[in-house]
Amino acid sequence: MWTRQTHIKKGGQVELPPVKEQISKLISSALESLGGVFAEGRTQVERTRDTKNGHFATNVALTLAKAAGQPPRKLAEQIVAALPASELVSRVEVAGPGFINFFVAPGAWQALAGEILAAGEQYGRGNVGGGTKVLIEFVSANPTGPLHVGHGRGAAYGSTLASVMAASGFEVAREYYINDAGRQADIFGVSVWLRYLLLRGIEVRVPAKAYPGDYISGIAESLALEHDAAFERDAATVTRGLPGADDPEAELDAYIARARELLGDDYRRMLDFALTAQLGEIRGTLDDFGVRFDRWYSERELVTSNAIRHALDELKARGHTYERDGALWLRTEALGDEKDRVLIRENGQHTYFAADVAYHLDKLERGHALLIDVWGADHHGYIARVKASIQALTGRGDAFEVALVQFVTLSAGRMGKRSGNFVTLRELIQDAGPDATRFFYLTRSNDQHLEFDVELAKSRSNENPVFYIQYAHARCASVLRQLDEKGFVHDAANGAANIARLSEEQEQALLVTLSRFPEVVESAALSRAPHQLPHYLRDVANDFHSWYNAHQFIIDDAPLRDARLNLMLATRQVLRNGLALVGVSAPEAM
RNA sequence: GCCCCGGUAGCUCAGCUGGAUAGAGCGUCCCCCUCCUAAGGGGAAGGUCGCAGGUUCGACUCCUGCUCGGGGCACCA
Repeated sequence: MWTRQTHIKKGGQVELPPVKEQISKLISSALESLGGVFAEGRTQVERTRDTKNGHFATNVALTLAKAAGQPPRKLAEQIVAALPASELVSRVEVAGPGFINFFVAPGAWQALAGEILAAGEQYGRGNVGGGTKVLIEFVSANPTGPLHVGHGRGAAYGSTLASVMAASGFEVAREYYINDAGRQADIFGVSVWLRYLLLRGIEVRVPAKAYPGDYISGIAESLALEHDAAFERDAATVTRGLPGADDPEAELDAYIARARELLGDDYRRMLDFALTAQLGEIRGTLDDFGVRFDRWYSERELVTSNAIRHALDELKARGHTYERDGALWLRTEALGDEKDRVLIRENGQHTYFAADVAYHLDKLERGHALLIDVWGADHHGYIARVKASIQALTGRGDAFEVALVQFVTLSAGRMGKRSGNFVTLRELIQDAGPDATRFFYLTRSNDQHLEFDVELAKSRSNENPVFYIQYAHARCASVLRQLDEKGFVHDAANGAANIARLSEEQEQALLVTLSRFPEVVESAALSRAPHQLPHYLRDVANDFHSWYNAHQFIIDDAPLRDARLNLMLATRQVLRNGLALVGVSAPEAM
């Protein structure tokens, strides 16, 4: 019977230190016992690429060679000789230029099946985060239009990073910052208002720079439906004395001023109606995409709660601001930015940046130790000034981190906002389904440009990689159904007792792959690289399918049958846990 | 001009923060359903890792220069 060092956790459940960690300990103790230069060696254990080089390898001998003045292979021999005896390892060899390869005994892998089943949904979770409070802000698209495919990528990335970090022991909060107080919101409101007037038969001219797109008309329609003539003003009053189209920006601003003037208190009601409608659409899309937020933080809250004033006071008190040309500036250049930035404009209005500074200060004051913002790559120039502002306010610029997500192109061509004609995230989800969409987004590294193959995502065929993984899960369910139909009952205890029967090479390979799961989750969290998960899950599915094709589960040999079913259930558990992290469903049948 | 990301198989991309013959999917070619879903499995072909230097026992990985593609350099957000 296979045994190894265990310790009991508070909850009473048995926790087995991962194989990798145990190997690391063996090496450390060998280095310690040898002493001298060996004691300086940094124990580094890696998974091998190819199992013919064992399961794990260390390069300590190579790194020590210089200091020791001896050939690495010779050092490796000495380390191997000093390794404490362990039934964990079946064989150790010195290979290549001086690697030490470890072959793990089959029993150690077999025991994993039971560990995974015992851990259930907990398998893969870890605690590198140590309870660190992290605030992940993502999407934060302006509520002035529908989400497009670029936002979808940020949504998939941010939500999965949040899941993976939460699974790694971070205390994660997810937020969406609603930019509802600036000029863009006014432009949006006026765009809706003018459409509304047109719908009511009032002949006004829509400025060239107003938001185009059918969705504006849609919101205008519901505005008309719910408020009838409440926001009507006659055409002559609306357009009297407004500048022409030769300066589109000035024209737009004039319309905004006119709308405020004519509508009075109703302006805010009209604007709120439009913003609420659009935000509702955004929430609905994200909900369908499986993306949830702990808080939707409105820019307006920063004004009403005096958070902006608070942040500005802090900055002034610390001597980081000055006035010039009638505006209030922040000295960001001294803190690594290209130039100083305006907080309060000449016209007395705060900039988007000022609000953002206040928001980030608020995040820290709420106790978050790490702030991760997920931004589109086009915002990269904005990083330095936000970091500088946080540094100026709190001296904790390092607490701020930005994950840039590169651009998305569709197989049909690039999508941009405000072009009046773009593919929305909603359309994409409807066409390809949330599972395929999420999977496509997540499989690429965030700092890689993504070419989204819509046709492939839509195809319900074996060409679509997301089905490959889901199919592996469905197969497990199918086997259990067949088992039942044939009158067999799975005896997990019997399977555990006969777990040593899992001696086929496909079973070995699958077990080794399953053992990597906690490492992958941790790595994805620490390197902010959730794309590692879909790639890993593909490996799991691949190993499972190979095994499935080579051997039968439903057989008369009960001990072997039960043992195999244990491994199959362990595989299903890893697939489930992994798919849950990436937000893709694990179907029972396909 | 300056800053950020990328250039790896025909196509789309991985490559675990410097390791041992560079991987996967799709596509191409061969083989496997009297057997738990063939949305599967096995095998083959396919590479000067953009180019040129450098760092060292070792470089796809780090540094420098160049080149090509994308993005950014507002009192807009």
